[in-house]
Amino acid sequence: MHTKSPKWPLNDAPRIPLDRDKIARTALILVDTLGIEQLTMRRLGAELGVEAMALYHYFQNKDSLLDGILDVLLEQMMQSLPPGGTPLERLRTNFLAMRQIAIDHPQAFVSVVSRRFRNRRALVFFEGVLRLFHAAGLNAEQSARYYRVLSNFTLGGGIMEVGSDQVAPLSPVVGDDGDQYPLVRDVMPHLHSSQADVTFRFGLDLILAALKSELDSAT
Amino acid sequence: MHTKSPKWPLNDAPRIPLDRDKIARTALILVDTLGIEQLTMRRLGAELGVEAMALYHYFQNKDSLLDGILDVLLEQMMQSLPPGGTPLERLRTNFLAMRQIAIDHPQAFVSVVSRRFRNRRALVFFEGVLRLFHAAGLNAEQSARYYRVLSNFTLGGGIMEVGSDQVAPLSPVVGDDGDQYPLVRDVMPHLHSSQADVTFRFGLDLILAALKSELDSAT
DNA sequence: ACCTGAACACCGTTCAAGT
DNA sequence: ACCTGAACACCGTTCAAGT
Repeated sequence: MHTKSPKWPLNDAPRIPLDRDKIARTALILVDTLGIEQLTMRRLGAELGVEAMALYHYFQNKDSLLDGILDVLLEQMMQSLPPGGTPLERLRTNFLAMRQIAIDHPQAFVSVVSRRFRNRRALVFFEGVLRLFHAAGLNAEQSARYYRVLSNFTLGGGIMEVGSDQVAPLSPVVGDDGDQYPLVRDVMPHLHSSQADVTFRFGLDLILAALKSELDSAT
Repeated sequence: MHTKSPKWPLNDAPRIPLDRDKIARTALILVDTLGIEQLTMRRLGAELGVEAMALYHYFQNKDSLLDGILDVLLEQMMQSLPPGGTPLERLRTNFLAMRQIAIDHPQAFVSVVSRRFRNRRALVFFEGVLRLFHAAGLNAEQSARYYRVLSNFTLGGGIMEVGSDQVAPLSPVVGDDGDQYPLVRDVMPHLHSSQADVTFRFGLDLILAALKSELDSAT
């Protein structure tokens, strides 16, 4: 059966009409595969089989397209959340899911996650997390405090150590410096990305333990 | 006394010959005042009273200019470190200084700090911090772990909450949503930037306390 | 050695125009 | 409503040329 198709985009996806979600998802793929600096309106348009200018019917400008990518990441994260568990367990799961997004989309994570959360989905996510703090027994002030500590740690970790293979300042300048930095040399093996996830869980549980002990001491 | 000066740059600084440091410092000012997207080679050149192409004698490309900005920030941070104190106190001071850079240069911090530390100054800083861990009694594995947790938290906090006035997802979408997000509403007052620094210190001390108790339990 | 001018291959975005 | 073509005002970067 030979389909009589007029114009096909460059990729092999069938030509379905554009929409914000489709555009944002394609943009995410582009960022993940080629890096943020390769995401241009023209290239994204080409990928979708359309001129760059067509995208401006769906997004006001490139900046709001980036917000769209953030939205896709948030959706993906919330869909990955399993149900069940105590509030503290679910909190842990929430931030592990955030971490997983960083692992799955290192390029996009770095370039998109430092934007302000300004859309409805972010609000829903935020309210959901706060419900867990509330269910765990924290008041508003405590919730704000631990939300910040946890998200700063999680997002910071995602930005700093995922993708880019390490803080690792050794190799590029080691040539002339030799053994001037013995402690750096000794610590380097423990900073391999293979250990990053263990460290993340360590830090996460450290913070959650503090939260728990703050709750217990208040009883 | 009327100085006979041939060509002056746009700003009022006297015309001294260029060098990497001068260029990077001017770039930092540009980023701080106008934002990273306004830092262009052409504009930076103009600010220095020179054509954009002249900058390529000092920096290979724009990317290495950004590394130069990071270098300036690192230098500033290290100069601000007071001497004295126990290893743990000095560790605290170190990360507070990092935090202070985020506060002093919010724009630059966000756009520059997620780069890999690849120069000598970063190595010196890193070795210095590791010396503190070592002096406190941590082994290489522990040092790596706590270095990561502390720097992820510090850098994450700097990126997420400094400058941009908050995670604050409420106002932009509150119009149609009204009271659908009661917990967000209650928590918002506690997320004002005025509280950010208190929260940072809270998290920092939380992590340092865990470090201390790990040390004590090993005795 | 240090800087310039012209040029190349791009950008994001606008606008009027097409269907 | 959805998309295109041409145009505007920019980019980073190269290269040969000036001093």
